[in-house]
Amino acid sequence: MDREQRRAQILAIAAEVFAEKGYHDAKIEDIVARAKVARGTFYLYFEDKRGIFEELVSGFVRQLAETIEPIETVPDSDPTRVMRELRSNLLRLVERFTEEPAMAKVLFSAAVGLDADFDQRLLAFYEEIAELLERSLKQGEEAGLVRPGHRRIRAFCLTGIIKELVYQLILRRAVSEPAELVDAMLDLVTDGLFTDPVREAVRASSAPRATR
Amino acid sequence: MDREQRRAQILAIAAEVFAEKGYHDAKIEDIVARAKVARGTFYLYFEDKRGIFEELVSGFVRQLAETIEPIETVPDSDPTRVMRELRSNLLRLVERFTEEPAMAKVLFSAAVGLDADFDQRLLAFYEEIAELLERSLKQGEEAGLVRPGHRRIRAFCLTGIIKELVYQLILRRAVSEPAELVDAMLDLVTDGLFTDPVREAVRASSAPRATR
Amino acid sequence: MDREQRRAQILAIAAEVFAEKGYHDAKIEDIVARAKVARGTFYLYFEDKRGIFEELVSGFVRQLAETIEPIETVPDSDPTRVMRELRSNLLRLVERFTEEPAMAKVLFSAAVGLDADFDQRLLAFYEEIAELLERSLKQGEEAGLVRPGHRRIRAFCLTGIIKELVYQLILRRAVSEPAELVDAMLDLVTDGLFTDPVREAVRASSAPRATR
Amino acid sequence: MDREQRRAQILAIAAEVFAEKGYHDAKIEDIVARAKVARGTFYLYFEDKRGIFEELVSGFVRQLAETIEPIETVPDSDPTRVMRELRSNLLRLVERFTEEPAMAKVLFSAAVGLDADFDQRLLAFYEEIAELLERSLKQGEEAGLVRPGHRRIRAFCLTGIIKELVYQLILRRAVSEPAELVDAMLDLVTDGLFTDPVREAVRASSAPRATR
DNA sequence: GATGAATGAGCGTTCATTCAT
DNA sequence: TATGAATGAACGCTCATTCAT
Repeated sequence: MDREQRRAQILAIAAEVFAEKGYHDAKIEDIVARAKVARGTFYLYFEDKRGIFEELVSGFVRQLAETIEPIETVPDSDPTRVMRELRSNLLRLVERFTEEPAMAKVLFSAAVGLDADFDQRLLAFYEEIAELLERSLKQGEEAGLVRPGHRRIRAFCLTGIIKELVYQLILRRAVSEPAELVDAMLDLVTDGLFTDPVREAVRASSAPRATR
Repeated sequence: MDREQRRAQILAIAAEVFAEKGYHDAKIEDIVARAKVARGTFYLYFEDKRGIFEELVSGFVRQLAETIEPIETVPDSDPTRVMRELRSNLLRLVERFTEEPAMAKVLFSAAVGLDADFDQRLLAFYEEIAELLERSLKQGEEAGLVRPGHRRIRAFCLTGIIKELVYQLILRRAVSEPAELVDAMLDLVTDGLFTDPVREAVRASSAPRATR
Repeated sequence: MDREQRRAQILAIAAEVFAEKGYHDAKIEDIVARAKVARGTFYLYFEDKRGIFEELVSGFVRQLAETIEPIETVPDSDPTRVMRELRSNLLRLVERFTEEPAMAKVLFSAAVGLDADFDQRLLAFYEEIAELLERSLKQGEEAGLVRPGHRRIRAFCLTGIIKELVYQLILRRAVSEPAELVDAMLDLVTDGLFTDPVREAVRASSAPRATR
Repeated sequence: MDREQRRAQILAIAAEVFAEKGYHDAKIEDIVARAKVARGTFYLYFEDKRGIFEELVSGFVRQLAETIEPIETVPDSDPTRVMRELRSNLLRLVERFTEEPAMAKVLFSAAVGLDADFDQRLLAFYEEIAELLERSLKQGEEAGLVRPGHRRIRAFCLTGIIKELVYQLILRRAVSEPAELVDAMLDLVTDGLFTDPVREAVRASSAPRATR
């Protein structure tokens, strides 16, 4: 087993251990024992415990980012194509998580609240996603696909939906299939929750409040 | 300062410290130093570090639960009233978080990934919320207010939206006012993201895919 | 309840607690809780934990010492009277222990191995007993009642017998009645363990080894 | 120094420290300082403080048990041989203690009154010894070597004699040689303490008391 | 490179004792 | 005199990291 393989093996095992036990309950001892290497060997490949954890998280974050394909939304885009591409982006993203359940658990559990420093980095990561979504919403508005609205808040709403669905998909076994998840979610953000009469009523009652 | 006040003081300071540093980086020393009491005094009021943390989290969770008022949705409910009550529930909830930013941070950060045991409890808490939402969606459907759809997934989507908005509202200073947050979110779940042409197109294209 | 009564009450309770838990596992808290006084009150009556323990032990040791009545063994003493007095001394001693089982437990358990200093004091106490026994054996020899022999070692043997019998009488519930204990013990030290043929044989075989 | 040596070294030093200071006053720091290893090293070899102490005691108890060789006492045994074997058993036992004075001190001092649990174990150990002695006395009686009598009490008397002699032999430097100890003790249990006239008198006076 | 024994800083917790009321 | 809240020194134990072999 050459150097890169050994490194990758330890990395993969560390992901499992962090996923199972969380950052603090995962001991270097647990990792090396499962990898069947000596304690010292670990430090030949990784700077320290924090180092391997950051590498794990940032590597997974990079993978997630690569999963997303930009969607072109020029003014006269075909709405059907845009929706199709959006759907497949979401599907690939959700599937990325289901393919790496350990890393999903690490990202949503072990990496949260680790310390002030790490929290900042996670926040920055979600900020990037939110900004990508914001830009997409802007393009969508400009292309006449998206109803105008508070883009930043919407961006966070969408982030929240995805995070929670994946969180539930991973942490419990069940919920449902990625495709079902994505379709239900798209249904929600496409048509909203309510029936037309409700919508009418809401619109009528909020009209006097003027345009916000 | 009587017994209850002293207890409350230490509890409040512990919330701050846990919020700032996370569970593991928060040392008992930090708490007692900031409370200007001796190490031993801490243990007069709380079982141990884990104990005060659990009390903090479960107390806050209880407060949150009390914030939510049940909404009656009999078949001929007035949609306007329902929406108004929904909005004020959400508003009170979000305000509860903004009034206790430290606890919000603790709940969303420090309490996550603490250990397998605590994760289970958090999951159970979110499960309860999801079940409440599911029941509400069911009543809404039966009252003709809510479009039929996958209620469980929708419940998680809504949970995710609220969590993420509060998370962003707290962890960064910015985003915006609770009311603006709630309104933007309600706008999203009411009318959806897209313009009517897109909706039409989606409906048309997905129709042949048969009934899903 | 006047000062002396209160003091005596705490002392008695402390004896129980020390007996049940041993010196280190007995907490001041245990004592004051059972005595229904405040922590601070304890220190109004006793210097410190060590202080009350020492008082307890030395008080009991004094009681034990007072139990023993000197036996007059002038050259022509009536052996029957001497044996009767010896027996009643032993009986009173053993009964003293059974009347104060808590203090017996303290003396034989809690007070042992407490620290180098306390061990010295216990040793000194047993030394005193041994010296008393030694003097008695000397008088007994001079009065022609006791076979000549290594008096110091014999003194320790006798001490050991008494200690062990009481230890067993107290720490287990059973064994038997004080009188039975004392009689069996007196039987042993009077006639020895073995039958006459054995004694003859031993004497015969050890004779060539010269006078010991 | 290989693993077993290091372990043995720490064990031996711990015995010394426990012997000198007692269980509670012996700090892990004392042990590691004297062994010239780091605090952590201690925990590589032993579970915890209680663990090393129990290992020490149970190891020594096992050694003691192995010291004793069974004595065959068939009906026509040669009394001289039996006494010789008894004497050498006792001598080996006493020498075992003198060879390991630290462990003797631990067994008789530090291990006593440690807590309710440990006390039970010590009691069980002495119970075993008493049972061995009881069985021996029974065989001795059946072989016509031992005068009939209360075997259980006698067993405890003998245990007490041995304990006290060793206790005194170890805790003070003095007393005397193992051989002298054993011989004086055997002399006592063989012929008893008293001269023949006393024995006669006792027998005469207690006769009317009838058979007990 | 690989090993695993050794290190030691660090932390949660206990509890005898004090002292303001 | 009595109280009991407050104190803080002390200690057992953990575990990430180092380093001699």
